[in-house]
Amino acid sequence: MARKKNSSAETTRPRIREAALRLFARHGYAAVSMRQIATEVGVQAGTLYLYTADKQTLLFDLMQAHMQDLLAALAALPAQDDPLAALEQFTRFHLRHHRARQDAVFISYMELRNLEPENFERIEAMRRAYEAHLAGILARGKATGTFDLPDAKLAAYALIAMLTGVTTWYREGGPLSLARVEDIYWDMVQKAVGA
Amino acid sequence: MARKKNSSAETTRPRIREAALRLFARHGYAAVSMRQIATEVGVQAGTLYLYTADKQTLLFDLMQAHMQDLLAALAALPAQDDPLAALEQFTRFHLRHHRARQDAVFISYMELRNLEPENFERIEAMRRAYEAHLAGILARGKATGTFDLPDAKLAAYALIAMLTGVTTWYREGGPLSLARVEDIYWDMVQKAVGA
DNA sequence: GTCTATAGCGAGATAGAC
DNA sequence: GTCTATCTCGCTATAGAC
Repeated sequence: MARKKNSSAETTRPRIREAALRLFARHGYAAVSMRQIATEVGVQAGTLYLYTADKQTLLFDLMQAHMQDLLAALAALPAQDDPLAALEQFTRFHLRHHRARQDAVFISYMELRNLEPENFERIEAMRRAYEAHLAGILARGKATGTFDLPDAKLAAYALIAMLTGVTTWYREGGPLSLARVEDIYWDMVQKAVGA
Repeated sequence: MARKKNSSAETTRPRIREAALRLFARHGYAAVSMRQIATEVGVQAGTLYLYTADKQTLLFDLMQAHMQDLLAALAALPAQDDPLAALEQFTRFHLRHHRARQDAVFISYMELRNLEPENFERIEAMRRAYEAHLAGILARGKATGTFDLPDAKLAAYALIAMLTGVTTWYREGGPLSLARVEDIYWDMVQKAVGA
């Protein structure tokens, strides 16, 4: 008897994605059951399969959406001829974007190993494209003498790791404002590349 | 009395730890079954419980051993009065130590969320002690004017994230030797703190 | 579109033979 | 010290009612 009428499929889909994102980030993909996700959304476990083929596809869709979002936001930034300006723009963009999406960032790094090979390759390719963008800025700056660094690609890895690390310790309401954190990181980035 | 022990018992314990470390790092704690670990070792699942109380304890023991190993190795380094020398020593030590223990490093960061609260606190305390060591070097260097940085604690977070990142991309047999990678990172670290 | 119910499986952990 | 056998539980995914 008593089944929920009047529920909107329009809102159930995003609610499933939000619940899965939060739970996967908090406990890990393998540790979260479809039942937990359903409970969080307020539906029965079987209902989830109206919206996703299976658990793996749900994970992949979350990661793919995150990476597409990231690359689209990067592409939407205004072009910068000056390597130093481009690096500052990238630094601040990366910090802001990642900080605002801690759960998705965490999952997209952490759950790579839980993707089936084909899905893994597709996500990895997008991640490489993002890294290549920064490496390109650094290589240009190195060529023009704006930067002084031994290896542009390695520096790109190092800087991205440094910047992404902010998601592991920064908490809203702490002693430092996000703007201040941005300035401090930009100061270190700038120096690290010998600008 | 001194009844002679079965010879394989001496080797089974470390073999369990090695198998668990490798499998947890590769697939994640929650995704690995006790049966898989047992198969890897070449024993039956029930045999594992001769060596560990349960799966959670096995994870905690691996992480605790890793952190104790890290702190002991850090404490064994020769004292350095000069902040710059201390920073270089720390940088090279961190890279070498983490690079040689990729699986344990990965687990100790990734599986924190799968620890029960009490176990989590104990591991976190050791991680904070390690961070505090670097923050101390930076604060001393800032006080003496050797370094130019806005925030020693934040810089410690940033540098550790940057250095630990090497474990995600460095592969033996790649184009760069570990010594070369060390030199490149040390170059960036040095510049980043305004030395 | 969501529910109840369940099939089918594999998990963690334990008991007792050898 | 290790094995076989098993208990009990919770999981993913599906079927069919409403």
